[in-house]
Amino acid sequence: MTITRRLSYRQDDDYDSAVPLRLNAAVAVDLVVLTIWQERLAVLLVERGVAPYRGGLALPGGFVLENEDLPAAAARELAEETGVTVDHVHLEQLATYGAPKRDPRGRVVTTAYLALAPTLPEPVPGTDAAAARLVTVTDAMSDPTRLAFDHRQILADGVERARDKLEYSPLATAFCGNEFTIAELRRVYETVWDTTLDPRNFHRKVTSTAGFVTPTDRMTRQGGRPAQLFTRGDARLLHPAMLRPRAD
Amino acid sequence: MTITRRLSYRQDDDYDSAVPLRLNAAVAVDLVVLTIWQERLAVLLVERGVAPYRGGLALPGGFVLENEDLPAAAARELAEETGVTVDHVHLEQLATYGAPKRDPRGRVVTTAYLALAPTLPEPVPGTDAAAARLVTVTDAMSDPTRLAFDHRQILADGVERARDKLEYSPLATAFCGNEFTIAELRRVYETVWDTTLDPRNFHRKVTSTAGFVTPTDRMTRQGGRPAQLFTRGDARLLHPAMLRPRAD
DNA sequence: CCAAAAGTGTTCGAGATACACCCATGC
DNA sequence: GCATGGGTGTATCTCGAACACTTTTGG
Repeated sequence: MTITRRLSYRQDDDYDSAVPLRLNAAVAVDLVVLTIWQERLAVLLVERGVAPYRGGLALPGGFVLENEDLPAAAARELAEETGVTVDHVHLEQLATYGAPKRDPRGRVVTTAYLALAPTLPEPVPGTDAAAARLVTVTDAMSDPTRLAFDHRQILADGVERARDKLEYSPLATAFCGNEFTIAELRRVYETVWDTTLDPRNFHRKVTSTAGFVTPTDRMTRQGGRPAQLFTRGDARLLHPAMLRPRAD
Repeated sequence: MTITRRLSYRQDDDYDSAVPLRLNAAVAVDLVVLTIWQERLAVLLVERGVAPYRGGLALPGGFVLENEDLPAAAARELAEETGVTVDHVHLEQLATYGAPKRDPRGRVVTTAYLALAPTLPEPVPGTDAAAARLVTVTDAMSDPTRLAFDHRQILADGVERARDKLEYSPLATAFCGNEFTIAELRRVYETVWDTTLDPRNFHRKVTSTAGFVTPTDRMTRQGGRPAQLFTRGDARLLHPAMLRPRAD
């Protein structure tokens, strides 16, 4: 199925006389997959094997298929690049980028998705995931030319979104495994926000915020005193929010 | 310029063998223009003169042009539909919708933009704006079939975004004129949130939150005691936030 | 018994809430 | 002088910030 020149749309039929101007573009999805790696916030990147930006790093992504919805395309790319199914990963739409020259080969409109994942499984050789690797966000952002296309901007937007969402949503648990301790959860906040938090106040706040985490009767067994294990709660919004320390 | 079958993209050159599946779609922008009208939250809608959904209501919007960026397309549509230039209106990207069957005529991917405007000027006859009219959000959402395409969902997303943003950003001022009183600003919050707020506490909170509003030395002259006029401040985020009353 | 990590109690201050009154104009 | 709408003061409570000690395991 293709869109014909005669396709009309809403009120603006007056555009029919200027049809050559109407945009028909390739549609892609790109993924900002964030995870905690080596105690740092890291992003999944692929090394480009072909021009343009050959040898450079890029966000994983690809074209949307006919008869495929955008969220489905994002989930498919995620599975292809990481081998991880959507069930274990938080996936949400981030933003859409469509500047005319953002891809030197032609007009491509891309919708970026933000994924937050626990530590990822090792790349599987022979799959797309083999080309993928983790890079700390600091490294990825250090050089303005490190990332291909406008992916530096997309990554910046994704990181900012993630930082904001930790405040008012229970999304930090998406970085943890199925069961986690309060201290692990705290280290997620500290890593993503790049601050330190008071362990005492953090513990009280998390356990007293309804629906954030659910206690289990299991405990950890390593190091010092055993810690209680928790699972994700059912809240979608935190009341009260976990306020991020602000530089005043 | 068109995207050829041979166009390659990142790692997934393996798709070249499956090129017929790759999506090439029309790209559109749609606008959720919210304003305060008759003491209610209202949205700008256009009546469709052509099939499909002929006679139904739809969000204003149209196709992106070749060599046009998405924000530029949104600004252009806004000017065409309302006669208002972007300077006086807050405009931000909302989300992108690309379900295969969302437009019965073919594959159209649309990026929705959210606009918050002070009371709009009267529609200008002979322009696109003549077809536009304001409808309260309550009315627009009342009947699931009232809006064409997936515009009911887009509107719902836009209203939710606006409600959230009033909490932690100074965006409520976008609904006011250049100069406004604290009481006017309070009525914006009350209208968008559909609650009532304590005038005393509201006044103190707004005037003590740094960068929210800037006092002028002008006053209103009507009715009772003259009220001081304010202009928008320069803050982009509110500290502390204006917390919305929650139903517990 | 000592190291390592987890969990708890208390105080203090800022901000949210609730409520009653005085102020400045038009008529 | 009264109706209309604007602005201020004060008490109380909840929540976030700061801070020191006890608990439970492994070796």
